[in-house]
Amino acid sequence: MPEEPSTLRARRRVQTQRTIQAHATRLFRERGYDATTMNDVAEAAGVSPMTVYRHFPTKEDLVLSDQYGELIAERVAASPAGQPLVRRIGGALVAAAAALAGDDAAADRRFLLVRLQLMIATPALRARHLDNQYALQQAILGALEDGDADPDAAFEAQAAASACLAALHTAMVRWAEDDGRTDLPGLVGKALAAVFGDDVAGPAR
Amino acid sequence: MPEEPSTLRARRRVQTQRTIQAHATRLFRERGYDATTMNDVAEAAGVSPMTVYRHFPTKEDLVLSDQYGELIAERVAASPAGQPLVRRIGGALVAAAAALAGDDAAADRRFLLVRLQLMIATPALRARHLDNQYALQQAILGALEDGDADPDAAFEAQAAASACLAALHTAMVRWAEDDGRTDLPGLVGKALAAVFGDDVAGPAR
DNA sequence: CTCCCGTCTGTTAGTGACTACCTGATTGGT
DNA sequence: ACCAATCAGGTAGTCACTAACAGACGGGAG
Repeated sequence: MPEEPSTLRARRRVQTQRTIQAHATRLFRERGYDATTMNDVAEAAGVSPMTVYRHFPTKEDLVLSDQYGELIAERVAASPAGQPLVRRIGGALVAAAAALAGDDAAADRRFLLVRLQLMIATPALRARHLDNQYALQQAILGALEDGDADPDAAFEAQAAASACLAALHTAMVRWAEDDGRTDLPGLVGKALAAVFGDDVAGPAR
Repeated sequence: MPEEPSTLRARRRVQTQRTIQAHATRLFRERGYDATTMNDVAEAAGVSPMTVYRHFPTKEDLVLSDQYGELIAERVAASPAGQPLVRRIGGALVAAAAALAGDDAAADRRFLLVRLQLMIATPALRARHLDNQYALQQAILGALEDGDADPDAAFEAQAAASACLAALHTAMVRWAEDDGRTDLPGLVGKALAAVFGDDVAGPAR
């Protein structure tokens, strides 16, 4: 829940961003991503093409968003250091998914669903989305704060984190294919269980 | 080891492809990927820009290649159907890596190394490489030939395959960061073991 | 209230990846 | 030797994206 800054300028800024993104996703769904030009988006949003580029540096950024990466990294950092890595990371992923499950997050959930479906269907978006997941993986590893210089442990942490995010991705794809009807935290837990065994998500705390 | 077709035309075609790709990777390493234009590549290879586009539809294709995907899918399909999925897929990945370990594959190995390092360092290439891995994941799932319509089993297979490929990716990144000094099949096995436990790569057969 | 600074927006002119379409040249089989 | 298919090159265009400049507006200082 990002609190809206009270200054008029910042509010208008957020407003135009939302307007542009809303028109963009609508046009992408109606005509297809590749068939929609940045000029189309600008015209539909009632701004100049340059304004679109100022708020979204690339066309792909109109669909992608990393708003949950920070949240996940924080939860990983806050998890108890004694637990196995896959549980620390997996728990954070399930918790982040659960944050989307409430009724008050319905709008965010629907918007994420539309964007996910675009990402899956459009090769360029899919590729950049996967790269974002990779960046999230690095952020998670940074949040673990493993200052130890053991390269073997670092390698295993990389492998564990990448597998956790692969499970998350599998769950999100399935969720999008189901049009969001299935419970997302449950899907994430099931994917993690399918990879690591049923004991990972485990009983809470 | 693709046998070269004996017709003169096909041989020259392969030759120009190799020339273009070699000059491209060299320029990309020397000046950077983004700082090298397609015209630069064409000029260095002694052909017209149009010819470059005929052989490599996008700039990224000058670096990427899916030559091992088919091999991996075949090995998965040939693996015994009774074994657990992660062993079937993981075994195929280790075997594919082992095919690169021989002395006769040294040139292929070095070339793959250079391209991998470019992929890791260049965001656009990294994204498309990850998308290729995702395509490979779908190919592997197709090779499993699980005709059963159980959606739960399909979901678990997706999760398992994605985690296997995440481990492969982790191993390849590490291998590239080590400048290819480490044994690639060993790294793949270690990454799989870190994700699934030490019993997966397990004793041969 | 006014002035000034920083931010937001728009315009223009570019670069570079990529496509569509057409024109010759070369090769492989008849 | 001929014909058809394939391959190289040229031209002109679209589109994503950038750089540089100029005007408009909100927000704080006096």
